[in-house]
Amino acid sequence: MKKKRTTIKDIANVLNISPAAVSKALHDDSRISAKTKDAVKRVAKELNYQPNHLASALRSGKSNLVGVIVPRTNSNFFSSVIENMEEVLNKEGYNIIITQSNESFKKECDNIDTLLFTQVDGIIASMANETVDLSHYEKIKSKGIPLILFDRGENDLNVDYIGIDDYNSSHIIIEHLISKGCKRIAHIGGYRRTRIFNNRIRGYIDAINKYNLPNDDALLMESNLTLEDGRLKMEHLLTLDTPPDAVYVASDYAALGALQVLNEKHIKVPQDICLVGFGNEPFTSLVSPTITTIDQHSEQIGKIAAQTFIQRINTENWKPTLNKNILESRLIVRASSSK
Amino acid sequence: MKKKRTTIKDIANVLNISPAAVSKALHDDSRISAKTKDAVKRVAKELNYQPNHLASALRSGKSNLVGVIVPRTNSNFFSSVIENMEEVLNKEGYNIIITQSNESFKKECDNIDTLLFTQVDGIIASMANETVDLSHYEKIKSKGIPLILFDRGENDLNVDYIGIDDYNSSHIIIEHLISKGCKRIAHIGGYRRTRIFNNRIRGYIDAINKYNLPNDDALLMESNLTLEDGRLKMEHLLTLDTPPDAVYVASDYAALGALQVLNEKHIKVPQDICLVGFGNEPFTSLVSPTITTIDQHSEQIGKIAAQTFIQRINTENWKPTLNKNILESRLIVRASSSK
DNA sequence: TATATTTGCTTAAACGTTTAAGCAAAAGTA
DNA sequence: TACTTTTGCTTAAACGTTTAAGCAAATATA
Repeated sequence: MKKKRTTIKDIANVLNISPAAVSKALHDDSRISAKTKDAVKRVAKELNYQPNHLASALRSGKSNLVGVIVPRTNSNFFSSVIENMEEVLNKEGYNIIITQSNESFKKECDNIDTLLFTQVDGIIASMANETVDLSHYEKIKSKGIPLILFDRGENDLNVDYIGIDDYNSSHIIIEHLISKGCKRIAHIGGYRRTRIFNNRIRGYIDAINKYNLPNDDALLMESNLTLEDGRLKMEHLLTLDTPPDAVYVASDYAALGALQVLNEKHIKVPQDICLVGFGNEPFTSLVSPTITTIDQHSEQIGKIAAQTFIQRINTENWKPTLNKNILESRLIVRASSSK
Repeated sequence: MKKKRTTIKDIANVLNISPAAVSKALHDDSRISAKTKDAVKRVAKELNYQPNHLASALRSGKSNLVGVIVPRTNSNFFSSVIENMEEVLNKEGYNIIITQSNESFKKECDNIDTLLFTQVDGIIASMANETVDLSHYEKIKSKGIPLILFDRGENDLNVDYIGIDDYNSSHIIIEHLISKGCKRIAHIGGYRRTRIFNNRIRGYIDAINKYNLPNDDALLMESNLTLEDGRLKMEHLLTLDTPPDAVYVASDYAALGALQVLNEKHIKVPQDICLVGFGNEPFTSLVSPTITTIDQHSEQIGKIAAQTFIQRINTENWKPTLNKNILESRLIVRASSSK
């Protein structure tokens, strides 16, 4: 009475051949005749045969699962990266398991344990803000499975990395603001311990110096880049004796917070203060005024990350090594900096 | 030279007992002495034993994986539902595989195939807009694994469902608008073929009639509820001979589109036209004016969906049956309807 | 004391594949 | 013709668990 699923053996019995032959036929092994292959495939279809993924994974040592770790899925950047990764990986026969760290170090460690436990064939990750200790990532490497980082990476891990040129993005932004006549440009940046944010800060400082703009300590602030903290940092900037005439914020969310404060205080954007965000989240084109921002090429990042994984998994005796894939970022000029 | 992972056999060899005893000790079988259990657990830790998930899944027929299908992850509602689902399921030893349908029927079918192929122990899903044919969902049921639907469900499938009371939500909204003095209330709704949107439409119509408001066909429109279509439908409403003095939109995204049009045409919200959205997406409190909307209890929906799955999986010989779990929705009044 | 029950393990098969090794028949080569 | 090679399969082991069945020793019961 119990529903038994069709196995390779059932097909073998019908055709009076061995299960091994069936397996090979289904995999188009060159040592199986075309006639047998056709017969096997016909019967497989007739019996509605569905391969048991677990069995083949166990035997072959491959799960065809790729683990993905992102800070959160509800940002458009990460969800777009994932979507594009998925497309490439599905085509190659891989499925993905998405996990979220919520920017928490502990959750990230748990996620890695979970993914390793699930026997994923590799992990593609973007690190949590909190993460400083890298030992859990080393654990992945020591398992011998590919580890690919994107956006939030870390040189010390010596693995593949895909991201945009954060340092140069700051230059592009500063140059844009200067072209609009801005003379006192503030930066609400992320935490320096996170490499990408440190790069944006370095780029900001170097560009400021390059063009002989005031390099005032009060104009550079570290933030967790949430909307709320964007508000607080903007409010603080407005209390300065000489407030900035432009603010470059390292995340669209914090930029939105800053914009809210400016709107509430009836400070005109861009006339009084120009505002630039980072990330090209959809809402940047929805709010008023629309926010100038940097596009991070989420589609490309997702695709390249997936392709890199495929390459690594298909290379015998691959030894991880630092391999940075840096994309040019693109400035999207909108109302908040168009005066 | 090749890195071999520790197996149950290695532990057995160290302690000179059988692998079976080790397996039972690790599972706290009552027929294993406390002494042996302690020894096994000690050695397991020493050798850094990591259970092979695939092997146990193959043998026991359980993968401890739950498949999740959502239209997209980058809406706050779905990502919050998932987060809460995950919390409950992880505690019970389950991991989740998240897939996105992008509102596409074909992608949804593919996702189901993928999940079944991966041998998930159950599927928790919210249906794509396009989905009308239910045969692929029937496929899940015929596998005998639990299927739980949330938000976007379908009575005809006769399975567990968790969602809010869409019909009543419309009543709450209409009553709120009437209390603000609105007399001509339009509804930009979803497609009637999707149950939840049909319920919102029915609720709208019944409430309108109940309070003797104008039941004008031109005031009720079906939409795919994207931001762009929200814009189009709003523009159309403004061309009417007597435009509405309030618009209830069945999705926050479309409501935002409508708001953009109103702002661009300098029509005052809420003074000239009141606006109400649906879903409590974060941006509704970020835009200007902030948008009145309905909170869908994403946390509860996620938790209950997960708990329902756990219940089903733990009940022997469970036969799926229609079981609706309807939560009260909550109106969040903001500026767009506060005159 | 004799018998029944419980405890604590072992043995061996099973889950559904893949794959190395092997072998007979067919085809190719000298 | 006698050999080598290729073709098309089969056999059997393996992947790392779980679990039903079984058995001896320890303990409980009468």
